[in-house]
Amino acid sequence: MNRRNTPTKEAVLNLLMNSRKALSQDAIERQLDIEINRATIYRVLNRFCEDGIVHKIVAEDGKQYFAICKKCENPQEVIQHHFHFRCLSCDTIECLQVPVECSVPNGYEVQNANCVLTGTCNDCS
Amino acid sequence: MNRRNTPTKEAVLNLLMNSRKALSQDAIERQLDIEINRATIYRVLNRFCEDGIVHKIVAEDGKQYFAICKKCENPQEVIQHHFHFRCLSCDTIECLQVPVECSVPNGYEVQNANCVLTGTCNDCS
DNA sequence: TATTTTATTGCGAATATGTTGCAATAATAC
DNA sequence: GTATTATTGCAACATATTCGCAATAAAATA
Repeated sequence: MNRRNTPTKEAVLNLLMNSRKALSQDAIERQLDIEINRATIYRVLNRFCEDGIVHKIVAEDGKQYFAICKKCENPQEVIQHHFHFRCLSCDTIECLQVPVECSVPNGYEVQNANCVLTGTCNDCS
Repeated sequence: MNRRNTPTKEAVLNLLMNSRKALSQDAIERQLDIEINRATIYRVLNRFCEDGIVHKIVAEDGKQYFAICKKCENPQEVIQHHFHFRCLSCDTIECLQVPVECSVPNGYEVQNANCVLTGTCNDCS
């Protein structure tokens, strides 16, 4: 299944790359200049996830948020699981440069992590 | 708004107390002997959350799961934010006795944490 | 005990998020 | 330029959660 370049993919990717935040489907739809169908946005985002370009966070509100994968100060570094911060005041989600280090009990095997802290961010405090 | 004791509340609370896992609304509905309306279960659970008897976890599947608050070896100890583990094999969520310790950047204030690790639990590995 | 107050419940409908099938479109390979 | 098939838009679907409202039933009161 070869990928094709389309205006849609490009627009979504640009938006994510220029955003300091993780974005939900509806935020993306709102912020885009061009009009893109809801289902298409989800499909584009899920494809980005499959390709490892983007990662998905599920917040306390049960919604999916998407963020570009390499945004740390050290872009070469392989992205590992990190904490996310959701500001209740400005209602945004961002990646923290804090890796999730958690010792699980014996016999447990961690494949993925979805960690979101909620509160007030620096801009809003 | 005073609380009243009802068979419904009691049944849900007993179920949660006897369960080693965090339960979703539909799991609760399935496991209950008596029949309770969906909306009612949600309302009971949300009231428990308000009262601090139960805490809510939102998993990667976007669903809400509920667990009794004091289940650690040290029941007197005030419950702090802890990790949860979701086993993809047996599809259950449980509280880990691992506190979430995360140093957030200056100016950030953490009010809540929703941390779920996914993978294979001890029973299934 | 009988009556009143109002928290709780059940029902149906509404809302929201995310996915899927299908036909039409368009990017890429030839 | 033509063929192949990934991508898109649309509508419909699935599921989770909430809400309004009338009926019920705990708890308080007389």
